[in-house]
Amino acid sequence: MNEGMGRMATKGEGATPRERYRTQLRTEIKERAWEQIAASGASGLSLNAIARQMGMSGPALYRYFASRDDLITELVRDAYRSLADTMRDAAASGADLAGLGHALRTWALDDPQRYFLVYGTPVPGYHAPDDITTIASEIMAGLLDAAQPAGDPADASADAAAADPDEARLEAHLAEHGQWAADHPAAPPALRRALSFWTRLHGILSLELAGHFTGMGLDPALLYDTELQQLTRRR
Amino acid sequence: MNEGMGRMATKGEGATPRERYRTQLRTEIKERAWEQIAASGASGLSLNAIARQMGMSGPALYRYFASRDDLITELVRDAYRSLADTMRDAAASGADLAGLGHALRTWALDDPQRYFLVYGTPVPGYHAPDDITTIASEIMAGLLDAAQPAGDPADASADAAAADPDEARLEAHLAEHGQWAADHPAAPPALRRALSFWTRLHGILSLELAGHFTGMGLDPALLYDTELQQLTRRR
DNA sequence: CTCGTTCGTTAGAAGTTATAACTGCCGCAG
DNA sequence: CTGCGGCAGTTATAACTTCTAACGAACGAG
Repeated sequence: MNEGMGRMATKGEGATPRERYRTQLRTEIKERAWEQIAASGASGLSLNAIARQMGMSGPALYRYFASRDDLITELVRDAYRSLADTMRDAAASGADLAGLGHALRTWALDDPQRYFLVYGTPVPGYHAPDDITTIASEIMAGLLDAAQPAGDPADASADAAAADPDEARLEAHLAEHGQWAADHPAAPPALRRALSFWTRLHGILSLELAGHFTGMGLDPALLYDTELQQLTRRR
Repeated sequence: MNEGMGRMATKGEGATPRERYRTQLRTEIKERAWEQIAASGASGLSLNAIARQMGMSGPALYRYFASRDDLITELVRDAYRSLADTMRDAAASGADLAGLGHALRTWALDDPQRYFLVYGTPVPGYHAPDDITTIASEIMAGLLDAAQPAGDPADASADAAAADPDEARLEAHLAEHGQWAADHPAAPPALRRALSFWTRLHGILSLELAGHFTGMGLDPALLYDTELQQLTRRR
C-alpha cells in the first residue's frame, strides 16, 4: 500500500512537505501542552484547550497523538531526554559531581513541572516504555562516570567501610546486585556515591519545588549547596 | 435560624441520629475514596464512581462534600494527621531519630499514595489551608524534639562547623532565619539534623515508592537503613 | 400529629476524551 | 498539467466527568 513513498521518512529536514507540516504541528501541540502543564500540572492538561488555543477544533489533535496519555508519555520522554542531554552536556564541559549537581538544580528550577513529570508522583498502573527507562539508565551512567574519579577508590572504600558496618554491607550489596545502567564498570564506592547524590539531591529538590520550604524562612540554594558540598567531600 | 439545636454538635458519639448518620456516611465516602486513590492515584478519583459503589446516584455526595477538591483536601488533611499521629506515637514510645525514621518508612509503605498526597507533586495553583500547615509544623516539631538530645550539642556543632565552612554558614543561616515550627527551641545542630533527616529520607522514600529503584536490583530497605544509620551517627 | 430540615432523587448544563463519518484540499505519479 | 489517493480538519455522537437546580420523600423535634 504505502510502498511507493517518494522519499525516505527521515523525519528531519529533507522530508516531504506533508511530513514537515506534521512534525511542526506536533511540536506546536507539545509546546502548548508544556504551557498548560506549567500552569496547571499534568493532570490539568486538556486536549480540547490546546486545540482551542491553536484555532482548530477538538478531534483534529488525534491525527497527531493517539490519545491524551500518549501525548503525556511523549512529554515525559522529552523531559527525560532533556535532563539526560543537560547532564551529558555538563559532563562534556568538564563538570565534576558538584557541577552535575548544579546543572540538575538549574534544570529543575527552569521548569518544576517538567521535573515532576520525571520524578514526581506516578500513576499506580502506569509502566514506562522501554526507551524511557533506557534514557534513565543513560542518566545514571553519566552520574556513575562522574562519581568514579572522585577520591582514591581504595582509600575511600576502606574509610567508609571501616567507619560503618552497614555501609560495608550496602557496598557489598551494590557490588553483588549491581545490574545498574547496563552493567556500568564502576567500583562499589562510586555506585554508593552516585546513589547518595541522586537520592539526597532529589530529596531537597523535590521538597523545594513542591513548596515545602516556603514559610519556614529557609534558603533552599544554601541547603542544596551544603548538601552537595558534603556529598563531594571524601567521606 | 439554627439556634434551636437539641444537643451540642459535638460530632463524636452522643450526637443526634442525623449527625451520626452523616459522619458515618462521610467516613464511608472517604474510605471508598482512599480505595480509588490507592488504585488509580488522586487524579483518578471520581465522585460518580464512589456514589455508584455506594448504591446512590451522583449528586447525593454533594450533601457531604462541597466539591471534589474539597474531598481531596480533606483526604490530604487526614493523611497529614495520620503521619503526625504516627510520629507522635513513635516518639511517645521512646523512639529516637532512628525509630522515627522506621516509623516514617512503615507509614509510607503502608499506603504509598497517601504518602504522595502529602509529599508528592503539587498542583501549581493550590495553597493548603492553614490547619494543614499547622499539622505539618507539628510533624516538624516532633522531629526537632527527637533531633535535640542526640550527641553533645557543643561537641557536634564545633565538629561539623570545623569540618565544613559551608556547614557553618548553613547552621548560622538556620539559627538566624529559624521561624521553624512556631519558634521551636532547638539548637542549630538539631535544626540541621532534623532537616537532613527529612530531606534525605524523603529522597530515598519517594524514589522507592515511585518505583525508580525497580529493575536495578537494589534493596531499598538496606539503602534506607544505611542512610538512617549515617544520619543518627554523630558527625 | 405537624411541620421544617435534610436526604436523595432526576434533569440538565458545561466540560472532558475519544470514535465515526464526511468534506476538501494538498501534492505526488503519470 | 491533470487526476486521484491520501491526509487534514470538520461536524456529530457516545460516554464520561463535575456540579447546579428543582423536586419528592423521609426523618425527627416540638
